[in-house]
Amino acid sequence: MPERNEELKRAGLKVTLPRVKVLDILQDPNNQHISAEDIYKLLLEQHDEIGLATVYRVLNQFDDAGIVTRHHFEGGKSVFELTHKDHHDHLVCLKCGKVVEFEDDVIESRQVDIATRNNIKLTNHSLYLYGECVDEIECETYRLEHL
Amino acid sequence: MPERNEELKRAGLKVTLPRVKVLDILQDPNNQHISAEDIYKLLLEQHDEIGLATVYRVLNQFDDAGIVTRHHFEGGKSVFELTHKDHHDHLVCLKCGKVVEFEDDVIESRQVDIATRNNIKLTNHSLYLYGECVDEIECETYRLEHL
DNA sequence: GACCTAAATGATAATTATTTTCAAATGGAC
DNA sequence: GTCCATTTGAAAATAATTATCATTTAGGTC
Ligand SMILES: [Mn+2]
Ligand SMILES: [Mn+2]
Ligand SMILES: [Zn+2]
Ligand SMILES: [Zn+2]
Repeated sequence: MPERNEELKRAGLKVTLPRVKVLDILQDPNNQHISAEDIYKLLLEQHDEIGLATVYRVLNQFDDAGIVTRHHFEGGKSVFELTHKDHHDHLVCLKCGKVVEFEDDVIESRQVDIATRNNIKLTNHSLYLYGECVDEIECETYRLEHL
Repeated sequence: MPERNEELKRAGLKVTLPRVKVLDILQDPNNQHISAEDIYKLLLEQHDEIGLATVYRVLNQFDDAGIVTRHHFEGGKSVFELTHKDHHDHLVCLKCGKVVEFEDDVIESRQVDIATRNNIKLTNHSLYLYGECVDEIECETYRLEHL
């Protein structure tokens, strides 16, 4: 009955406890752009004893089904986010880890032009901007609050 | 005396056989965007018995010194290229592995704007475009010729 | 050129992120 | 409830990269 169970069924996946729990974690706005390891830790904290291998497996299945999108931020593990939003790219502060989502139609359309001009059909792209918060206090505050 | 030795000295690195050989391989236009493993294989082929760990070490030193730039193309190991060109980004065919370099001033300046607007000072970015060659024959030919 | 020492190397072990294996558990169709 | 294909957990395997450490070497000094 819950919407999330429907989503699993639509993807041809049985409604199992690990899949439901992982999906719940991903749906929490607190957990945008979260790694498999961090999902695993949250599960332990809430006493859902789900194996790390299962977390990875479930995330890969979600990725295949288009339920989540995988990102490779600089120098780390993969992070995942639900695919329910419009396409967007990411701006990351390398000091505090803050992630800002953005969308830029001009950049998007130029990418297509560049590919076309080179006789390649664009299928996807990855764009990550890295920097440092201008407001150092805000940066440090954010860093401390997020592990 | 050779220019490449000067480059090593400028970087504060002793002129050693592994560093010279790796630099030579990187300077070969045939080897743009090459992985540590592939450099290691080329060294073996030309009977320079240099350890893989040393190749990685040397590449990291070159990276620190700004001699090479490291890239993380989708789904693979890191690849390296000499840093002597202007800044550019990459368009990759996922079928044949062809890499096209491009530069787009509009995209570049928009990136800065986006960061600024979000109160972050942009330090670097990574932009990779992925697609498939429109000309399938050319794509297949390229694929076969490159391993 | 021989000598010296800090720096560099190679072999191997260690690490990190992720995937595979496989026996045991379970979701859901009947 | 029964049954079986699917899923799971634990542990081993893999892949890329880094760390360790005994041995070698680059390059300054005499
Ligand atoms: Mn996002
Ligand atoms: Mn390049
Ligand atoms: Zn910050
Ligand atoms: Zn191609």
